[in-house]
Amino acid sequence: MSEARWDRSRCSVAGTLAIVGEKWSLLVLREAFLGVRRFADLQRTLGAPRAVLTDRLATLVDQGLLRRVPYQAEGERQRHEYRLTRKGVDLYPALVALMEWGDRYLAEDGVAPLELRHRDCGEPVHLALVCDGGHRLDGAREVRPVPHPSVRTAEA
Amino acid sequence: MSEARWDRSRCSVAGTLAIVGEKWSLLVLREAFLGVRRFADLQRTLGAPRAVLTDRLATLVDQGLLRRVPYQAEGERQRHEYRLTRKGVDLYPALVALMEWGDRYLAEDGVAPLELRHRDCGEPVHLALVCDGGHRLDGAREVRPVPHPSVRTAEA
DNA sequence: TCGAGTGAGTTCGTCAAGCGAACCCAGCGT
DNA sequence: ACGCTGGGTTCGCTTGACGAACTCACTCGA
Repeated sequence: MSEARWDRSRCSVAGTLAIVGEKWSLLVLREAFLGVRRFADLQRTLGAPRAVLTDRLATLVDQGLLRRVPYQAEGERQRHEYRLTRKGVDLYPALVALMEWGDRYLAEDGVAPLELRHRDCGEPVHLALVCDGGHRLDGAREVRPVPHPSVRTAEA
Repeated sequence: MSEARWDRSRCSVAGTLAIVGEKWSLLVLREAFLGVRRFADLQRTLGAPRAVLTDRLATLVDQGLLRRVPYQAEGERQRHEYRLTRKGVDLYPALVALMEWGDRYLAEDGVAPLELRHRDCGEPVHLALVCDGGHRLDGAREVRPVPHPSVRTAEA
């Protein structure tokens, strides 16, 4: 259990969840990755309450995962759309990971509702754990977590 | 926007979040990956309210991500500990993804609090997007999402 | 110029979920 | 018999999610 002794308070998982862990946040990002950018479209595809959606968009914007970009459809007044920033795009692997798990364990007929393909070669895409030594790992068992020295807590 | 037209109701991301998206669930799993198995240890390292923790553990158990295993420390009565099942272990990439994002954007001094190393070769481990053609992708832009035919919605 | 329509957002009342503290209960050692 | 301890429940309170109704800014057609 010694491996468990490190400071959780600055854990990156917790930190990330503090930003995108509220209800709907990750689903908003999913839609963003699918190209949905307008409030009304988000509201319709997600079915989230308007007030919640407003709030989630606001926090995603001021956390820098989305940015509001003005646009003007013809015959309409100027509005804003929400676009992924680099910071937002970088959450893609997390969404893919959640999706792959769902595909494996939740898909009804073993058929994934949405498939990801390499834009260049058309082959299916998935996540892999790799190391700098060039090995491809098979799962969590092959990983050893190492707390950074500066954040080890004192042993009891 | 055509790419956005598919049935969200069976989206794997949403499905997965329905299981592990509540507060604390993913953090419980993080602890599990670090080897924490007992209720009291979870409660202490997480700081979650007991009632919530009880509830999260119960749902994780009956969703099959954890299993209760009886154990008996000497001089104590028999108790249960919570261990990851295969289904639970398979969520590892999702946690790693969240962690990597947090390491990149949240780490104070650019120093990740916890490092993952390959147990065999000791090299740092990370997630990568790869395709069956053997290419390593650089991010979401190189991916094309393809709704499975059976779940396309009718065009409006 | 007026009035209806629409996208985006706020407000409101209700209901569910998270919270800390207190309480409970089984089985162990003394 | 008693108290301790790990795991869990109960309780009141606060926070958050919810859907419906309301607002506001702007465009269009009349």
